[in-house]
Amino acid sequence: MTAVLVIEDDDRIRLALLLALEEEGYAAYGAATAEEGLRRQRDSPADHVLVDLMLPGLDGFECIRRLRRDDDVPIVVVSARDDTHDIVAALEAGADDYVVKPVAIKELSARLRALRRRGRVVAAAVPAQVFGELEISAEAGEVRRAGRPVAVTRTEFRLLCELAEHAGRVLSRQQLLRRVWGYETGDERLVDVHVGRLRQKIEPDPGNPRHLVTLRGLGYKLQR
Amino acid sequence: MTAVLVIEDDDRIRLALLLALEEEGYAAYGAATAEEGLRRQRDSPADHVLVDLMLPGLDGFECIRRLRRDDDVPIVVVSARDDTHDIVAALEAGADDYVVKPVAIKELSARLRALRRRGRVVAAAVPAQVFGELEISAEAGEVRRAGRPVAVTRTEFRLLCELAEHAGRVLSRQQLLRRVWGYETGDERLVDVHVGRLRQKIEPDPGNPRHLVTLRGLGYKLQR
DNA sequence: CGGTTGTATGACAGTTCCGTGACAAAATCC
DNA sequence: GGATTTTGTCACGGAACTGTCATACAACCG
Repeated sequence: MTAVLVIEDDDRIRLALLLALEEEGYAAYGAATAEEGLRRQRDSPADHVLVDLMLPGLDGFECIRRLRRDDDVPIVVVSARDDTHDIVAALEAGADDYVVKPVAIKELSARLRALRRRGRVVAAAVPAQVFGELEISAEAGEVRRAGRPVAVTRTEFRLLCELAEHAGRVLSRQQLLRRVWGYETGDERLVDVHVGRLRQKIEPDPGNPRHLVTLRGLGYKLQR
Repeated sequence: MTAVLVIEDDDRIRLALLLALEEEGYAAYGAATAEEGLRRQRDSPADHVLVDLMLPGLDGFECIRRLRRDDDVPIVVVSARDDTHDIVAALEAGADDYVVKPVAIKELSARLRALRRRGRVVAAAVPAQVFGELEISAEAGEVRRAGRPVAVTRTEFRLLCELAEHAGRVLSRQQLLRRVWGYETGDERLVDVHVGRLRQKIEPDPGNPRHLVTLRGLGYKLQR
């Protein structure tokens, strides 16, 4: 169950939001002040936080900054003010989205889903990734196993980076052909061959791969 | 330099957006149709894509779906229509944000920054559906029982996903044949066999299934 | 309770899918 | 320009998977 914390001082709006969110299948709970919201989020973190900008005491911007300091939780501002300065300031403070009241609950729900999806995306520009005794440094263009450099070719390296970028997720041979080779179509066996060669270099026992595994009928994935 | 692709058929709006984005320090370039945009993104991927919904030929929704199929690039819809249905549909199709024209360039820029920041969050946890001690992760192409990976075949996996997608509801053998195998008609015993094999793997006591249960005369369902 | 219908399961053969070694073309190095 | 490395193609063998069938079992019904 996805939990949502709503920080909003207006009782009626807060309650309406909570009800609507519960209707959508979220576990929703509220806080009337920034201080209370921060405390609740610290004690039992929600998966999303909705926050109003105009709050008594600590204002919404400061609330966002403090939430963001502790946490990567997706923050959505729900504000009555449709003003570029507010929007920019809120996003700069660390919010992920900004919607204007009154907001359709379906839209809000869709935006929360989009944020969750986005949150899963692994960044391309991670300096070095570690998979057990395997290290991949995209910037240095280098692969190490147990601290020792491994000589991989350019194609193998690109393939490995592509898999590392989506670590834990299956990539089909088609996707790999497109992303690594730029082929729109082509012989999928090509992928097999390069995966095989890569395994010879990075897996201690290439016959029983531990990181670069095959998912029969689906494709390959790199796992920790 | 951050590159942005703008897919928008109205020349004046597109040029205005491109100029404004360049002013903000982006490398911006445009496409007047979805087809052209998809091609450009495939040939030389941008870091962000802005897309209008009303495009000649292939419409914006389809364009989003195709972009998303190949790529994790952040997609922002820039549309003249402020309509909940459009917003929800666009986000469901795979967009990450939706802004209404006319849009302040500062806001757009702030939203792009927010998306980049969000994208950097490394997601260790691949999302999974949970049924008691059973976990199903479509992205990882993996099924776990009590935390331990279970090897299932592609057909079994598809079958399980289909049942999970309609968790708690009965699916008839006909429906499963159609959805999992794509058969319009066929021997319903086939479903039994695969359900049986799946039970051997995911149920602690396959003789007394707790999650993947039979509803005599109706079909099968997956329950928590 | 016996008949009927619906479901579970083991065996099996045909098929699909994957890993690998060999080899030639292409690229790179020196 | 020749040697070396890298890349892509091919073919083969083996492993894994799929669908069919037969049989046994369980649930339902009058």
